[in-house]
Amino acid sequence: MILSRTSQYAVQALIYMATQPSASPVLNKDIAAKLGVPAPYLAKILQSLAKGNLLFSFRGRLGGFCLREGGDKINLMQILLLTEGPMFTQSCLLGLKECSDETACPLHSRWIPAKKKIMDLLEDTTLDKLAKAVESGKYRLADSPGHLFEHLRA
Amino acid sequence: MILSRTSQYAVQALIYMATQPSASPVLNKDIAAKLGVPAPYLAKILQSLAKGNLLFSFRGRLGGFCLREGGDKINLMQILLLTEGPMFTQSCLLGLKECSDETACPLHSRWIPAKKKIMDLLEDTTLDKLAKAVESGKYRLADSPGHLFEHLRA
DNA sequence: GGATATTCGGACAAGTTTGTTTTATATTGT
DNA sequence: ACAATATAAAACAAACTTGTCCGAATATCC
Repeated sequence: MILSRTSQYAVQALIYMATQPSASPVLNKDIAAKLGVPAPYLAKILQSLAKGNLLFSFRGRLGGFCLREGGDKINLMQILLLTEGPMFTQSCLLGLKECSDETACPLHSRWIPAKKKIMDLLEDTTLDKLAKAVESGKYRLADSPGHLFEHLRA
Repeated sequence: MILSRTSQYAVQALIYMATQPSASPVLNKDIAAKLGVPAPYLAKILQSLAKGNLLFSFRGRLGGFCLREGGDKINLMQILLLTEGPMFTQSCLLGLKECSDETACPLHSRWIPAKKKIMDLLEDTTLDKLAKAVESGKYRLADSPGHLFEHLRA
């Protein structure tokens, strides 16, 4: 698995938030329901994103979470550096602690180009681009589509 | 992290085996010492690779593990399918169970090319190529170089 | 056959990730 | 002030990964 569940939830949640009007805070409860993920666990993830300065959080009535910057300013790499940790970018495929151009594992020279492609993708992909894709209706954020349309129940 | 520790140990061990003469079985104990990994844990991994038909195993005196085929016939994908499980090739970055070309997550179209690059790399990289790289002396399999030269102690 | 060396297999233990529960704290509306 | 609603934080629990240990089976050598 490339990403931890924590990272997957974080990205899903932030994409969903980018599709919502930015004026009013989004409730953790609502995000969890839409994505079909455990609400208390998601809350912890959002709290850590708030500590990492990616989100604002407001307590009390009318509280909730807001993107700290516009969805065009936040890319996937920023999110994953928080959820996967700062070692995320400097990992060796074989797990060696020291694997640079000078002293490398035998996979190093083959792995570097593939890794660069992934890093470029993560840097280039902003929340706005992903939110637009979801809003187009062609793509979806969660597995059971039922959750995504519950807001039409009224 | 891209690969589990189990996968990393498995790849390291098989590369090491490919550098050894294929006539006599290689001891789990020796591999673990060379790589600096816990021997009983490595033994379980090697046993599962034997069940997956990648290795032969022999018990008793003069026992040990052998590559079932030549190092030029075994690529990294075959190993990882055993250690990471068959879902390894069909994973969605966001963790959706259903994420194909028809019904996809918003990252799908961007992720597919990067993933293909990784998959091609894993299919193309055989144990022989990696073993030659290690034998050239320019690359290394384990973190503390001390372990790699213990066989010169006599 | 007996001693020795090795994998096999399962049970066990520690650590990490994932998920739950509970309590505290802050904010708003009445 | 009080009730309602939300995040904050910490303790707890379950599941998975990683690592350890030990007895049994198997093969070789003497």
